[in-house]
Amino acid sequence: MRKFQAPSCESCKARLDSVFCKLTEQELTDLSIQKHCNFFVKGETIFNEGNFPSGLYCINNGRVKIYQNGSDGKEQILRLAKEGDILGYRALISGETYSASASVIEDSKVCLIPKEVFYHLLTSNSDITTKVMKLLATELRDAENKITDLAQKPVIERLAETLLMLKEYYGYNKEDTSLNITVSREEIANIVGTATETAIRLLSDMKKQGIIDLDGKKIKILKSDALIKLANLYD
Amino acid sequence: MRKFQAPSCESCKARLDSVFCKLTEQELTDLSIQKHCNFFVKGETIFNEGNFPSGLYCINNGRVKIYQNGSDGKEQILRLAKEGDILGYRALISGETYSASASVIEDSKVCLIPKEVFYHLLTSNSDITTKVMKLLATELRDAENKITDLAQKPVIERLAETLLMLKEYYGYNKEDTSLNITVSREEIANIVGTATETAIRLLSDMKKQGIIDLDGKKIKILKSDALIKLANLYD
DNA sequence: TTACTAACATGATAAATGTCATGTTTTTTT
DNA sequence: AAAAAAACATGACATTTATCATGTTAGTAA
Repeated sequence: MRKFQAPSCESCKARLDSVFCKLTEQELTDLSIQKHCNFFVKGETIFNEGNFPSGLYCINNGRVKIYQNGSDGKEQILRLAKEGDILGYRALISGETYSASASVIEDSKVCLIPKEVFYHLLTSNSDITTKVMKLLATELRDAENKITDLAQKPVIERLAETLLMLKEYYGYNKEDTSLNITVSREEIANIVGTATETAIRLLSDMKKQGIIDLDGKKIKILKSDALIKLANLYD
Repeated sequence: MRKFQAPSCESCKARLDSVFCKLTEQELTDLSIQKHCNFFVKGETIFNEGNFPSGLYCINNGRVKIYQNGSDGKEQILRLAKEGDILGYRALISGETYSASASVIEDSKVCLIPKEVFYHLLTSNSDITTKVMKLLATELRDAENKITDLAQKPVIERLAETLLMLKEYYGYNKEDTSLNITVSREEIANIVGTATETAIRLLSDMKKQGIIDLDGKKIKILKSDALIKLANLYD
């Protein structure tokens, strides 16, 4: 176990826009006592597909990828997460094993709320129940949209959409318009659902066209409007 | 409006394995009074992507496809439904418009439960809440598995998987092993996520190999084991 | 029945994308 | 710093899949 400052739920900044934003004082102190916090170095795994969940993960800070390993071992990234997001609740609710794995793409502090505590909150606090249901509903919508995209859109459109998503979700540097997240080309390919080489090639093309700039892992969005056009959104 | 026998919830056979299987007598009679039932002829639409939901649809009998229209107008079938299934609850829960459309692929009786009635049930009956949450969780898992399939598996594997799913979900005739559902080749393609011609071609191939038999719309599964192998499941 | 339309089928071809090979650059480890 | 490993890049090519064209069959309406 690494040394680090374990955060308390009471002072957790991430909590304010999480499903736990409306807990009572009592619920909050209970939660703070019962949760455990762990530090994960970039690349480490939080949980693995196929295992039974021991609790609910809650990201205090950092960034996480949620992915499946396809039948040929290739990783498919299903979605990304950041501070305030909860992980593993789908498996807890359906009473199944995890249907996906989660790894940290940046050093992160992630708390584990024992499953009994989560189940108890679900029955005792209707606001949590509502928020979790809405979360499931939103993720289902997103997943279904992604299905249609994957089935119908060419790689370049999905890549453009992915870049816009990264900009939107993790933010960007206002000065040089570079994305506020570093992901490898392989990871970009695994979000888009294509071969790494294809992703690299299309990114290079975009750079040649002046739509983006690439400097190592740093990706600058030069022309958002061109990306939106490429992504073929809104039609 | 067509003439037909409007079913009552009390006598609804589909209810027994639906989310409404554990209602109290009172809840059941209330529901029966407040719901409306409509008859849909094959091809008719129950609701459309982008519209605000007026209530929860509940299939008394028949079969339904849930799909999105991609940016080029091509239909992507997200999932199928049958008697006892509920539709449109995702939009009701997230408070958004429908993210998909639903049309009937066989003459069907579908009831509409006004949204207030559904919302009231959700707050008053915790069993319903739990069941709806589990439903969302299961559909999310299925959708995410489909994402990985679409991103990584070739068309033939997805087609084999689709045939097995149709057999499993809608059943088959024990005598001649023909699927208990008729879907057009185009619809199969729209489930698989491929061009209609590609689906037709691969089905013809499977027929030549003696894995299935095709007689117009009738599809017979001759070798399930060969399909399972083709689908590349379990590895 | 005939005419018409939609669905099915198949060939020819093009386009998109994946795979393999190889070299370079960057990052990490020793 | 040197060595090793991982990530990035790009060409050549193979494969998969879509598209277009055209014909047949089956189902539906006149």
